[in-house]
Amino acid sequence: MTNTPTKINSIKEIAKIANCSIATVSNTLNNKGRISKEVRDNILAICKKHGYLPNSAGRNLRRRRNETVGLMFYPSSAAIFRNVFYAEIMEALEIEMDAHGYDLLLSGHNSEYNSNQPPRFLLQGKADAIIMLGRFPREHIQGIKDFGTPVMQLDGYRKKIEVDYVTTDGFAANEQIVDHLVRLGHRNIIFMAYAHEDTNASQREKGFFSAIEKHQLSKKSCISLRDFDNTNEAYQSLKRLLNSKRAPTAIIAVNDTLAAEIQQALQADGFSIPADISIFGFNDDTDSRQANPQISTVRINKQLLGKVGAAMVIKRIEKPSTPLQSFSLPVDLIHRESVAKPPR
Amino acid sequence: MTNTPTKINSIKEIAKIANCSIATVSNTLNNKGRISKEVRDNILAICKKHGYLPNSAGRNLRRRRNETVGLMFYPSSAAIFRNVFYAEIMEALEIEMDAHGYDLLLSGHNSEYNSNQPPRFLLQGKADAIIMLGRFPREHIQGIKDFGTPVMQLDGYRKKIEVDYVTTDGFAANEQIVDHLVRLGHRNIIFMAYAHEDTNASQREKGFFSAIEKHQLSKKSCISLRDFDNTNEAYQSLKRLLNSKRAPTAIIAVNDTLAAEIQQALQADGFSIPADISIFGFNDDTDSRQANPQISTVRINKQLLGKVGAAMVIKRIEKPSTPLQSFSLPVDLIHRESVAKPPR
DNA sequence: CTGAAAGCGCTTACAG
DNA sequence: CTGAAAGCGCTTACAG
Repeated sequence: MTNTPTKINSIKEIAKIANCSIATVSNTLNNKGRISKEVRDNILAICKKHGYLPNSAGRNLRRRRNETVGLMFYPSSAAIFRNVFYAEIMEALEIEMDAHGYDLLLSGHNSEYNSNQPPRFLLQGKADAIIMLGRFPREHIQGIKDFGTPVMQLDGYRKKIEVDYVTTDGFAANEQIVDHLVRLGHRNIIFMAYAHEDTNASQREKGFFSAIEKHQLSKKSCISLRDFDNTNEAYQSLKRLLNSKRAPTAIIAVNDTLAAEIQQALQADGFSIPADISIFGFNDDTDSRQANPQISTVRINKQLLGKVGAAMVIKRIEKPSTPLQSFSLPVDLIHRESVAKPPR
Repeated sequence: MTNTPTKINSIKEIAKIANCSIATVSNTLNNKGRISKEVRDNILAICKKHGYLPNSAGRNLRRRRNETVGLMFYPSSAAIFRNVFYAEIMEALEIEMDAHGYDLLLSGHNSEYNSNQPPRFLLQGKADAIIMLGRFPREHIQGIKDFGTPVMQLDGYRKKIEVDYVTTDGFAANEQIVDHLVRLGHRNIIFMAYAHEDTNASQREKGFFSAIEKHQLSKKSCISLRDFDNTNEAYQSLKRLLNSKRAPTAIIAVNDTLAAEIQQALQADGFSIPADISIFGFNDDTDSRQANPQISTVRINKQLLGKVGAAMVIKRIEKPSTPLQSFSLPVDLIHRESVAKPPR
């Protein structure tokens, strides 16, 4: 390896070596003021040689900014990472933030017990903003927002809370799924989602109905089934429908887990997928890939989600007057074996 | 909710309200010097009322400490969190660090490409120490250590690199497993682990041999099978052994994943578990619980791992002269249906 | 028991 | 183009 030069940890030492003032070093490093090329190149070379980067505590104190953003999970990091989906978003976010010189602080804040209390590090002024990853109870979001720190919701959204957010376009996704199913000949299509409040699900429901209307399908046959809280109830509800005259030939599930469970239950009951019924999932999780047959689903661009989220929160920090920001990422349909023409 | 009092963000404002000097406020908050109870109570009440906590940039600059520790993953956070095991350790760690006023900074450092370069935030002096979670190539550990920042390995260990670490006691675990199997009557017991370098596996192997010796079992029958890099090779190797005179009646696998895969392969070949062969796993992962029959395994106390890790790294930060620290956590055997007496 | 002052490492008007 | 000086919010000897 190369001989590591002495470690330098203050601008003063650099100034001494470069034989100039600390102001000139600072200006050079921050691309400010007019510095002669000669002096500038010399300073840069010295900093590089010694691996010098301005001390963050000094710089932050003066600039009243931390280049650090808090990352919160709900209800806990372990719970959210059971879904690798979120770990991947976190990683994309982290890479993007790092590229802009920002770091991510984990929130050890246990949201379960202190719902609307900001985490300690916020009170200490350690973070310039908070990113809330996934779905949170609204009072938690409101609590942080009320504290005065910029808040961004990543892959989550709640009406009437004015914070920046980026989600995926579930509305368009469901429209496209219906379009696809109609093209295959389906006329009795249903959407299935858990009953509990969930803005993502609501958006997708709206997209579903919008497409149903566009294709002038019967609103009696094409319904949104949301009278259940768990898979068991979901299947009971579905079964009632299957025994009626308006039996669906295609199901759009709110996520891959539900899709996979419904598929299994149907198969156990003697239905053949996709010959009897087509099934669509959402998320491109392992659930849809491991199912047999593999389930068609919707892929979310996690890298892009992280990138856009990072850009949004940095913008908010560096230009606080920016009007409320929000973005809905386009998604991709993944076609697999769980979808076919309806039975004749 | 209560009327939130005006937000205060400097010790000066507190001093003004309390009608004393900032030195007195600081001393009170830090439990230093002699302050009259009266003044002290007043200051504390004011701070509490306004939710005041000393600004971390100011305090850190002065104390030359950050109350922040970097957390690194290898090869990436997404990769490591596929094993929920690590998310749980991270959470336990986070809670414990927070309880001591420390925060965790995610390392966006992509270890894959800059093996021995410290992450940017270290150069900026943002972190007081680095925790490396899981297994890392030794040059990565050495690279960070050489930079001069305290390093701790959590659930990992490499010989000849002098850093603090906490691991689980795989040696004792394997001793106990062998004890248990011998008690059931097994005499032909083998240990199976992947060939690649892995200190955890080596420790467990040593525990295995130690117990074999203690029980005076044949070293020809009780061997460590490590001539494979994947499950397929593992099973080929095992099969050769099963066809020999020294066929094992019990297998101790290096982890639950391998145990589950071996069990499936054996069953596919007509073996009955545990009637023909007993199997032990390690980690208490979902793999062992979802297997049929459920596989006996070893549970690691993740909360304790996080707690001990936090204590160690904080000690190192606050008292750098502390001699090298290391600790091996005791583990618990989880008995399930994959283990029984050997066939007669 | 309390406070005035120095200084941690920076950035930023400002003067020259 | 360059530098001297102020000040960000703290803590810590030190004086009284």
